[in-house]
Amino acid sequence: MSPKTRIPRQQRGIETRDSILAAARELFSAKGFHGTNSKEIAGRAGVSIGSFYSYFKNKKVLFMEVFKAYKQEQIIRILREQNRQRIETLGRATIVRAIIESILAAHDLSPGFDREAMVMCYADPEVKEYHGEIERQINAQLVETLRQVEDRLRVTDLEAAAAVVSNAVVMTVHSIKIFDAPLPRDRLIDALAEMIRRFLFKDSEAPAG
Amino acid sequence: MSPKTRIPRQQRGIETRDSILAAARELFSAKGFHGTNSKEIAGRAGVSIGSFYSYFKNKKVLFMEVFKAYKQEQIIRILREQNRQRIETLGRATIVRAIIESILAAHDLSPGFDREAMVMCYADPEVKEYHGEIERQINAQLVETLRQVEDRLRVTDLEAAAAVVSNAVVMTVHSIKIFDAPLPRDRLIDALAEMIRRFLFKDSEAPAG
Amino acid sequence: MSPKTRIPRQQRGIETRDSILAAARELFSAKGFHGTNSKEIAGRAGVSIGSFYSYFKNKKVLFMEVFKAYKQEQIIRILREQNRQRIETLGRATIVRAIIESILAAHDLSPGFDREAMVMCYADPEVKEYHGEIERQINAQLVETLRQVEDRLRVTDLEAAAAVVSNAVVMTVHSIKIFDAPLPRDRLIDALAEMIRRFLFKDSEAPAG
Amino acid sequence: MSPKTRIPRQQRGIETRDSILAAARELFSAKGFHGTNSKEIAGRAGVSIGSFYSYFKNKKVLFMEVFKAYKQEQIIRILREQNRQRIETLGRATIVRAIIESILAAHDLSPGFDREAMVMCYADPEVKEYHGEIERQINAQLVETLRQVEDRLRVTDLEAAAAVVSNAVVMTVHSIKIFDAPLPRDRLIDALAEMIRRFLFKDSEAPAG
DNA sequence: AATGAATGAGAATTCATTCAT
DNA sequence: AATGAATGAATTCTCATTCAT
Repeated sequence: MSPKTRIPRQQRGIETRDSILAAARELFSAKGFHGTNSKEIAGRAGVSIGSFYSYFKNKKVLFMEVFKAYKQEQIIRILREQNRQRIETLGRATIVRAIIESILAAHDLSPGFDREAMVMCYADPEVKEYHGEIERQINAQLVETLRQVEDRLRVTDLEAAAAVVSNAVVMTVHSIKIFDAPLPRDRLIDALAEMIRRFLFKDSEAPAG
Repeated sequence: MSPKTRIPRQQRGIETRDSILAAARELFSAKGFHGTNSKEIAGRAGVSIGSFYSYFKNKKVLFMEVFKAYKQEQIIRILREQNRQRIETLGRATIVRAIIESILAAHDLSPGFDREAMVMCYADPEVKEYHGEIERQINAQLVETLRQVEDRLRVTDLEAAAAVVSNAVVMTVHSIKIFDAPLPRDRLIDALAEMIRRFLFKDSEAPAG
Repeated sequence: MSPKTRIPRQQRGIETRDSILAAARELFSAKGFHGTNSKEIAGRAGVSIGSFYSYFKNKKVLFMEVFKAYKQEQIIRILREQNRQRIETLGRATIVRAIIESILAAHDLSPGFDREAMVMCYADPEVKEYHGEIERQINAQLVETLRQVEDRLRVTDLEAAAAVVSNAVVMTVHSIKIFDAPLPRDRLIDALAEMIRRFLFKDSEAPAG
Repeated sequence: MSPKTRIPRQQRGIETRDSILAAARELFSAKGFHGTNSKEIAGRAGVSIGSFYSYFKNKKVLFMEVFKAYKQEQIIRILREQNRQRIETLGRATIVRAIIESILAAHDLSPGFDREAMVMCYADPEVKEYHGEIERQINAQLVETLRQVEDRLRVTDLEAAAAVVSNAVVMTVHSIKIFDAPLPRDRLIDALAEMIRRFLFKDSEAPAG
């Protein structure tokens, strides 16, 4: 049972496939999924449409691949940022900053694609589904992070806390990066950080840095 | 120079126009902007495409109208909810609940269209622009609300606070209504409320209801 | 529930639809179903492809319409020929000739389309199905015709007789009209007529004309 | 000037070529000429498309080869069946049965391909041409057979008789095997046999088996 | 004013065939 | 000789929009 789409066995094939993925990501970022057609993607990848369709069943499947790769890169960034330092040695504010920064960093990966990723999350059930899985992983990681400093926390429902914190961060990041928030970025991030800190941590802690 | 699209002055014309708007809203909600075509809208509105195009320059313009009307309904709901009671007479928790409820109510208006509204916010600059204006109004209103209890607040940058609070609420509402959050709604709302309360208010207040 | 394809309400629409049907029949006759594309059909009908697809869901559906109309014309011709005279007043040979001629006439309607009709009968289940229904009607009519002279017949299983007679005629007609039989038409028709006469009728009859 | 397509001289090459022919026959049978693509054929034959095209100039040429081989097998079967016994020793009914059986047997070879063979006979001039040649051979053989019992025959134009008899048989076989005739096979075959017997043979003969 | 017929650019996709490795 | 990557013309079909009646 041979697959309908080609699985490259030769170096050349792998390169072609990758160039399509790269071209697609650029174009989806710039012009959106609906604003980009397959001919254009093939053209920018320096490839014929024939090749396009021998590597990807259709534009949607290609999008899913780009999307998944993007989400994987995002999650890697987030995990890397959150695991950079021994969390339990850090002060509250630093921990909160680290959480925010990790998400900020993930959204700096490719702001254009990030925007289109959201479009598709809201528009397409399959994309939404995958997005949900990633969210769950990110939240699980955040729960893990919080558990390491559990004795300093005031919140008890760590899962719910992780979820609302991450919602707050993500939406604020989008408001800054995508929606041109009318307030300066720093005021928003400061407010965000303060909100999260007060929510999560007990007050007793010495005003750490 | 007469305008290209008709401005109905008679009762009949206004009804036709409204039926198109209603049909469009239903279809955009169910199938999205790209998934709905003008013939379908006209058909559901019980109108010929000829008429359709004499009332609306094109599909995008129609969407904008539907979108604007929707956002106006949303903002009315939010303001109404937040002004229902004399805010300064309420306890902290009640105020926070009122804020959350007002936004929840706004998103209950039409969950389907709400979803598509987000799609278009992320996808289309013009929609994004209008969305931004509404956000600003909502945040201004929230600032106003907060100012009424300013002496009980711990936050000082009310504008930034309003922005992050509203981000947190909106994203959490979406995670519940649109993204099928894996946690039960109540745990999320409780966590959200607690986060907002601790962020905004001084601790000293008696544990009010 | 509006149908997907347009049902013409205006005179113009009916003319357009008919011109597409006519163009399709010509082109299918000349170049076959697979050898003709929708653009070509639209072009010959003097119509845009847009119109083409608003009247016919796709090429296959159009073919079916042309095919059905053609088969109806055929069956009308066959019935008309067989009912032209009071059958019981005719001699054996005349009856047989009338049967053969009726089928010959039906295949003279449009030899090109007749050929393509056979292609599709063998190739496509839906076409085969409809073909089968028509065959059944033709055979039923032949049975009816035979029953009018039943006392002069030697065959008893009229249905089977009608079927094999009509098979013999049809294939011989095809061998003449489509397959360029190496023998002159008259020798084939004479042999065919003799075969049918001897099969169906008792010998006792005076050598009628 | 070497031929464009390879003529295999080694065992390996011959096997490859045969496997392509076999795969093509199966696929053409199941999905038709137009419904089968070259990649699929190559795939089923366990061969690269590169190889495919080094053995066969194109898909049509491959079809012709499969078709010719099929027709050869058919003709062999027919001849073998008709020559199985010394014809002049048989009774009329047996002879007729033998003729019918020989053609039935030929169409049992591969009903699926038989169908597609007819499609292409009607659709393609080159196929039609070859089909005609085979028909002529079959009819010549039938004439030969009949000549062996010429004194018992009533027909004089043996060539025309052979042609119409074979037409009757073939179409009836198709109506049974391909077109799902509404009558049971046996009634059709009985009627067919009777028709042919009465046509060909003098009545005087003793009711032989 | 209303209707719905007509348009045609443009999008997705397929597949026979070639050719570099 | 064999492979399978690459090609791109060709085809089907959609849909926003215009315009004659």
